[in-house]
Amino acid sequence: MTSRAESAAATRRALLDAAADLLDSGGLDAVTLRAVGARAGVTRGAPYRHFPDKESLLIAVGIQAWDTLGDRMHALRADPGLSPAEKMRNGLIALIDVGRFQPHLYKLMFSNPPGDPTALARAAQRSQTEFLAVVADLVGEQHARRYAALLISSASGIAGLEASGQLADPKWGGVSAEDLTDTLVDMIAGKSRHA
Amino acid sequence: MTSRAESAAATRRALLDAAADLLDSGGLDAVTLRAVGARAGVTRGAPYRHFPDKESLLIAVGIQAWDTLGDRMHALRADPGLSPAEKMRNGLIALIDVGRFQPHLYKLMFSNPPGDPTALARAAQRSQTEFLAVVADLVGEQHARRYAALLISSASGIAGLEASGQLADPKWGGVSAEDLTDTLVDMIAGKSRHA
DNA sequence: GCTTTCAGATGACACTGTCAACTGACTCAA
DNA sequence: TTGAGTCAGTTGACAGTGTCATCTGAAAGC
Repeated sequence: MTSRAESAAATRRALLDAAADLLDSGGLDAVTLRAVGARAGVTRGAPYRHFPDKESLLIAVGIQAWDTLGDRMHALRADPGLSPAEKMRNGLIALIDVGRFQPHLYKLMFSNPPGDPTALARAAQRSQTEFLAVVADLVGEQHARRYAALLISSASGIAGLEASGQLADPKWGGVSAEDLTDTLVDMIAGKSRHA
Repeated sequence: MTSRAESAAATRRALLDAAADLLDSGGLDAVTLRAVGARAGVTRGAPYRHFPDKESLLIAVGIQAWDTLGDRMHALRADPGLSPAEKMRNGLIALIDVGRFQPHLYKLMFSNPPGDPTALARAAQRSQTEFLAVVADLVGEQHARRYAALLISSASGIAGLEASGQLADPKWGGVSAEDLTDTLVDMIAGKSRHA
């Protein structure tokens, strides 16, 4: 019934899921090959049949996360019930929510692994291209690149500051990640009206 | 000549410097207590006389970096030859430059260690308060908190995206970290003229 | 001068990522 | 059907790691 290739693919998926679970619940330190193997129902050596080393496994987890976010961005862009500005805002909040609810995964997504530094950047492509299209709908092709890059940078920074606890400092007057996002979106959406 | 307390303080400083050097040159993986000790001229157990564990040593390195940046922000604010907008821009670039030239240290500064999550946030206080004052000079007390938080978030995000190599992607049209910073500063400085 | 204190050295331990060798079930041509 | 070949997974081993208990010796204080 289950061929060898199928069961191997299932193990690979189980390893990825186990690594993602451990990362979410216990941070990067909790992701040991032994723990990943145990949770996936195999032993410590098994991951080496699917990934050259631990780093590659982690990168694969990050790629999976970018793909998931890409799907959400695609669905968001296609949603007929939302205005361009709403799509833009929701896209940014979607990114911030990853940082909010899966902070360790979020860090992994923006990490720069020594082995293949471009693998994660490639995986982020689809997600960012979808968002770029949303921004272009609002501000036009000409300024879209610059504004989209700025928006994604800012959103990732907002998420980072929130994750490190620095945004909660009283000197910011209790401002939330949503407040900052809205401020930014308003500035850019307002700018587009002037053009 | 050198009392026991003095030599202990010198060792502590040597350990911090060694850890910072190793972090810069070889990343977090290169910072082992044995390597830090060797570079500081002591053995692997010595750090435990100055820091409860490895994580505390790393946090101390991060705190030192925030203090250095705080000094630079202070000097920047006091510089009479710069306009408020220039001070704001230079402050953001100073933060981005840390991410650019010391990416591993930069990540450490925004990390959220399991042990004492607030230690780094406290260390970031002075740096951010100085910057907040610069922003207040430009946009007024009322909106300063929100804009300062947004600017710092965005700058840290820009640095993060640049460090992960994602900003270099051709889809952004070759935009640089400085371009994004200037765009942001212009939007907020322009906004202040409307008020 | 004697005791106390404490920075640093050292031995040991559990745990990690990684590799070489091994096992056994699946695959597929003859 | 049978045989060799493939390959996912196991196991033993090893070097390197953070950490602790213990020891040492010199400075500090009475």
